[in-house]
Amino acid sequence: MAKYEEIITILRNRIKNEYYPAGSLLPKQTDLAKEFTVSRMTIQKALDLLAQEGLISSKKGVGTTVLQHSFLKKGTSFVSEYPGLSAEMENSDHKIKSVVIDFEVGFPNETIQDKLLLLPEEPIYKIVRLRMVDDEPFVLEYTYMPIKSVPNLTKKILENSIYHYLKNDLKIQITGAYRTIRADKSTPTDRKYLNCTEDDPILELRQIAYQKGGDPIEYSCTRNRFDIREYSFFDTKQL
Amino acid sequence: MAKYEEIITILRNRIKNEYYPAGSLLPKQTDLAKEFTVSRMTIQKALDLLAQEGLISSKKGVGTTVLQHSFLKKGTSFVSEYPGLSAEMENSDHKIKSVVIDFEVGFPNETIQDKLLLLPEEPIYKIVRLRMVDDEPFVLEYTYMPIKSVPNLTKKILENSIYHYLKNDLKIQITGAYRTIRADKSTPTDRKYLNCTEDDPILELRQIAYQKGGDPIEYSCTRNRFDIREYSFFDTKQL
DNA sequence: GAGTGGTCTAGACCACTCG
DNA sequence: GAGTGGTCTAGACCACTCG
Repeated sequence: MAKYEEIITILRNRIKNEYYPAGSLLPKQTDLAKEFTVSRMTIQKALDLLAQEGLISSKKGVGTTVLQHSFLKKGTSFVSEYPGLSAEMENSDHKIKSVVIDFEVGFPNETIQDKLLLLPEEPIYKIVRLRMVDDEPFVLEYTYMPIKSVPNLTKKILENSIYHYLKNDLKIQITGAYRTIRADKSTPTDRKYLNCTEDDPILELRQIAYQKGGDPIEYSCTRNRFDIREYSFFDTKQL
Repeated sequence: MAKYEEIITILRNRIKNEYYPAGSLLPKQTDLAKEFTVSRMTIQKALDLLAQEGLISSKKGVGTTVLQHSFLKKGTSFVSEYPGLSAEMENSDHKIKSVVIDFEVGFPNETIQDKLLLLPEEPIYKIVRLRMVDDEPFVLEYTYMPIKSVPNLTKKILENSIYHYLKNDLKIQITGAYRTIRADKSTPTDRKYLNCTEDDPILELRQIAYQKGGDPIEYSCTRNRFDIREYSFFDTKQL
């Protein structure tokens, strides 16, 4: 583990434990550098990343402030969501189950070729799963993955977590994803599996996930019941 | 402008112009450092930020690859959305108009106090606007801002862009925002202004925007017609 | 003017990947 | 073993903020 990563962990805990209370200034960079016996550059790398998480904000000539977020104070579920449902629920008491509705192999159509940068002859998995939380239908998930990147996929794996298989068995790291969120009317298929009515909207997330090195590894479409799912994130942009 | 910022601009252009084609390796860091006559650390800062944009990906022992994104190749509207509607549409031919439906001053209720970290006696603006694009209703926007942070707001400003006023006149920089996206059924108010039917869903974005230093400056709720709006972003997370 | 963070340098060592 | 990126250092100079 890199020094800056250890420092991040320590500072994050100090903020969460209010050892550095919200609204207060952190010690100045040179003092932090002394405390952790590292150079100032290393402190800055740690602070930069904490700022990206939305925990702190630095201002030239002033110092580094601990941000006071109502969403941190409250028990708001800060769903950063994307490692997949299993990771999200990992530390909770909820019971997750995946029902495999469809699991096929085939050639990609034009859309999939385009999203996953495949040739028409490069076969893919087509997976449809219904993810259940505490035996209640939660989301309907359509997943497309190139066979060349994800060998030996089994129904067993699909019933648990694809992400665990990618990470732990195939040693594939996912570095980012391009995501699109929209609202939609429900289709008959949605209503059948998600147990919703005709005038219930659907919250849809489409994503292309990329592995380290840049190859797309997954294109998926997640259809959520509108009343039990929302997406939250902290966005740092200079405007 | 910092050196690393200039380098980012140059490299980004080279990638977009396919001087560095998708899938190819960038020159190694030491070569880039020579070319721009900077230290390797400065090159790394530039590359880090380009990786955050989703343009490149570095791998130890290998090099830095230009990612091939289908969403970059296509004319997909990469709506990074948050500077507000005006900024988003700035370089397009569309005609933006804001109709001020309501513009009031009052004390914050508990929700707003909580989101904007205000006392019950600290007055706020309550603004409801209908944003039109090419004379078609587009989104219905509810905005709450503390008066102490945003003095002298006028109807005139609301008819144009709040963000421009914050940035150019008040010199307030927005450094980040906490966002939540969900789907909802339409309300009578939605239907009245957005011209949608009862079974049309609504795509809702709620956000708390923070200014430099960490004070919340805006809480807003944006109700979008489901058929003309979606939110897209590139998310870099190590999983 | 004193104090802060932002940027930058010129090196160093290491871990990883590949043939 | 050769080549790559990741981390880290110990300094330096500057811009900004505040009283």
